[in-house]
Amino acid sequence: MTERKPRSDAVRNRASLLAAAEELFARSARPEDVTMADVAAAAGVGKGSLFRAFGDRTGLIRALYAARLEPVERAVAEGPAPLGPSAPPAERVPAVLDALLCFKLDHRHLALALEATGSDSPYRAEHYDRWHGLLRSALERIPGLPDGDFTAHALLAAVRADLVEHLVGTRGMGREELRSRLADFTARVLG
Amino acid sequence: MTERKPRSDAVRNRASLLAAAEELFARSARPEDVTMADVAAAAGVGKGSLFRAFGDRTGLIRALYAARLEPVERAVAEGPAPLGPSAPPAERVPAVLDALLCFKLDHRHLALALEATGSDSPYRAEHYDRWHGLLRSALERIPGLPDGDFTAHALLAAVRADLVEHLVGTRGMGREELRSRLADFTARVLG
DNA sequence: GTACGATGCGGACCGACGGTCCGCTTCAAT
DNA sequence: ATTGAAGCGGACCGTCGGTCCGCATCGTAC
Repeated sequence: MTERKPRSDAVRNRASLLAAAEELFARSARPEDVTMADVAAAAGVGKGSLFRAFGDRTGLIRALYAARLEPVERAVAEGPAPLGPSAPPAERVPAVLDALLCFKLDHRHLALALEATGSDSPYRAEHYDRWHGLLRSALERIPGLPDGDFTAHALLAAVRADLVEHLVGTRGMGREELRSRLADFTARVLG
Repeated sequence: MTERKPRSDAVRNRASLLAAAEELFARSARPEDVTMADVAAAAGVGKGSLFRAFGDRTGLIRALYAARLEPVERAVAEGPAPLGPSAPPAERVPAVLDALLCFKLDHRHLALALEATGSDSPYRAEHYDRWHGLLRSALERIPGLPDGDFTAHALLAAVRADLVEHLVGTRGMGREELRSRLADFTARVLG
């Protein structure tokens, strides 16, 4: 079909760009003052190649984010309990939320960069629908819990990147403390 | 002290600018494609006056938002139950959340514009701390509810403007339906 | 009504940024 | 070695938020 072997310098540049971008986002406090020109320069590559490789700013950040998120997604899709599909819903829901929270804690800058892209709300990202669908169906398998749809949205809202950043960054809440607060909250929602 | 009577044309322009801005934000689907020049032009005023009156884009949007939010804040601060301070906490919390949800429903564009200002997360807005403090102290007055702090954050996250926009705009959820879902969720959190 | 100083007006202007364009280089298939 | 295309890079463009400053307008004192 439309299969074309990519050129060697192209793949090398793509890798350099991803590495440079991650580095820069991790350093800078606010993601929006990492410019595309910065990324290209840090990777030792022209701006043209950057845009050719990723389309636009959103494409770059999405690629980075997806790469880092992939392990979590695999663990949820085919890993062992309590994250994997074999876990009973009442255990899986808190486990998934905790995993998501930990991911945001470990990759605050990326998650913030993704949400700060402007122009597309987090709810347009294809990831979001996956997480929401997963949580919804799990919640609906728990007896006595009506309204899995909105509950899933509300629970996901509790682990949004900017909230996490606010709690951990601006105020001094520690990682484990936040995890346990979220666990308490989730437990209360599950009844 | 440093009290200066403002000039009449200045107050007139300020009013025109606020009206024009509200109009434009209400019309446009995405707030970020209402430019400052657009606002100035629609108000029949120079860009210089716009920036002189509000400082910068964020200042304009904040002024608009604050003006529209003020009735809700007054109702909460000094109104009758269930919104006002005389209401018992277990009734006041859901009432406040419902009022906030209704506000976001009525002023989606403004709330979205405020959150989309980039550069400052919603958690830096001075409003947020007020709402959070109010909810927290109310929650802590309800016996058997530990952790009012995080709970308040999580509940507020459930009424964030972009989530509301996603539910009502992108998907077709109706106003009353959303209100009742939120009420259910809040009730479950309160136990 | 006139004169005058301060307040505010307005739009040309600026710097930065995301994104494009196109002549040139480099790759890899033959 | 040849060759055509895939990819490179950085000059360039349009737009936008924000500034600047000469000039008009307002309120006040007389």
